[in-house]
Amino acid sequence: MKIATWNVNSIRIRQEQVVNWLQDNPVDVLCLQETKVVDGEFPRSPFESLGYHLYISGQKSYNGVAILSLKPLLEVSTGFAPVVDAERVGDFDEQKRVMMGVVEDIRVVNLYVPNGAEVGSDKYEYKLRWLEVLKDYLRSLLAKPPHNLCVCGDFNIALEDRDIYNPNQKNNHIMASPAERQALQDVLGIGLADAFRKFTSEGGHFSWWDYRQGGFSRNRGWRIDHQYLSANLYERAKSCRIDVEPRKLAQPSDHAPVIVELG
DNA sequence: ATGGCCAACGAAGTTGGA
Repeated sequence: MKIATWNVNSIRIRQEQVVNWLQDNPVDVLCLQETKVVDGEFPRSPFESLGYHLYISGQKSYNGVAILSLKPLLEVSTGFAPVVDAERVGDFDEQKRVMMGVVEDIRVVNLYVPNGAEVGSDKYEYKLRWLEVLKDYLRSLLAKPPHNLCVCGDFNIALEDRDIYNPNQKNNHIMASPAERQALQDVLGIGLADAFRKFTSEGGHFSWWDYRQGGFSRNRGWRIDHQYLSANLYERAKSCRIDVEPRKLAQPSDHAPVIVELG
């Protein structure tokens, strides 16, 4: 089974590129982030024509997640609220950043972690609090059958220096600050491991490049899109790679898709 | 070459992204 994750930065702008990519890479499940469209205006038919079932949780202008799956998903839900206590969820579900579904014996979680703007800003504090709720959410899911979690998404965090093109002086940079890294490490501490790092240990592999200043052509990137697996799934992982090809196209997303293959 | 991104919204410039 192949499961992919891709922040497409507007599904309406990227629709054709995603369709073309799926034709070349017919993954079983594709998790999308930053769809940036209300559910009624999501371009469903091009993907349904490829045989995908669509599960979407969008909003106007910002955020928005969707899961495309060749097989129907079970137990589909959106937001933290179906899993986490209401007082803990607060207003976090107003932004559409979370959904999940079960396919075969795997629970796929699709996340768009808040960006955080600048270290110390209100949005930064929001990001850190959001990650605390995420930890509760995933811990509860791990306790539920089928117990196999594949957590995909744009995490907006580069966990280690080897995940950044130039890690110098990034200590106070958004996506690399110690508090963000610790918050994500705490999430992973419930029993999740990075699929990509099972196969690749060196630096220089990135999933996001800034549109500005020729970030991609100079490979000034960050690895912030991740697939985290529970222990049994981690053992079953056969490969995990970043496909940089779509980033080379005209009018690309600033993110590249990441694909994990599970046995 | 002296400034250099992209998308949504809405109809010009602001906001958000990362």
